[in-house]
Amino acid sequence: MLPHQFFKLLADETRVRCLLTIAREEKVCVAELTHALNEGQPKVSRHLALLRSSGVIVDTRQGQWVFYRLSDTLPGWMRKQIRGLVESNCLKEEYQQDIKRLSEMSTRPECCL
Amino acid sequence: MLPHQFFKLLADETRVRCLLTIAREEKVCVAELTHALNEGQPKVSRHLALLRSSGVIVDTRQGQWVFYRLSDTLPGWMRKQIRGLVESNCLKEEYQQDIKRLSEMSTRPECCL
DNA sequence: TTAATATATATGGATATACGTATATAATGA
DNA sequence: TCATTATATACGTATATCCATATATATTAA
Repeated sequence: MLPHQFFKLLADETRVRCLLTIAREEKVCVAELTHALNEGQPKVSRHLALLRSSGVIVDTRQGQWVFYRLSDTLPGWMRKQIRGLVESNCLKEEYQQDIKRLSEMSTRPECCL
Repeated sequence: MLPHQFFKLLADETRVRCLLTIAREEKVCVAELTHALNEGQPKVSRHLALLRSSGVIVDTRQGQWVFYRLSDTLPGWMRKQIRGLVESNCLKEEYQQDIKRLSEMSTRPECCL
């Protein structure tokens, strides 16, 4: 994948937040993501589908739940860009809400306990 | 600037190539860029205008020429992403043509000698 | 089999983006 | 002043993107 194609994937706020959450949590299900981002399920699924069809994330079904994680065949430079973002201090504030909502998820589905 | 806004700037191949060239050369004029990228002048100018109006690059006029360089007030995480790209080995091949064309620029304008 | 839950996709419409061509502006030099 | 060179912008069009709503699929459990 060429750089601009990778960056096009990151050019949408929902996808950045999905990717940051997935990278941080290693493995999350769609229900967790919709809760963490506080966005509708079809919207989150649509963006996950884009990331998946581009090979950046992979899905595994476990019962009724579908989990996403980063592909383990990502080229080094992509992995580096993602890691850079996750570790970036100046972004900690921007999307801290997502982390918080996820950790405070009250009715967390069975799958995630 | 939020991450997805920055990445939207990088979501176009012409802009990525402009930015990579600018980052590598420190300072380039539009004529050099159009030659290096082998693209039309209005196209290059249009994309430079976008990068400029977003504050990622700055322009300085010297006579008839306008030079572009990275803004020196870029937040650390942006600078890091750009540096990561420039240093990425796996990209060396992709845009090596741009470097080559620039170095072989035969009728290099006065400004660039 | 039916109901419920989790997730995915399809559809239509609004908005954004990129392009090529034409033209405008700015600086230089005759 | 006029011509030339360097760069920027405007315009119309084609395409892409995003969203919300509705619906489809898959799994589980009763």
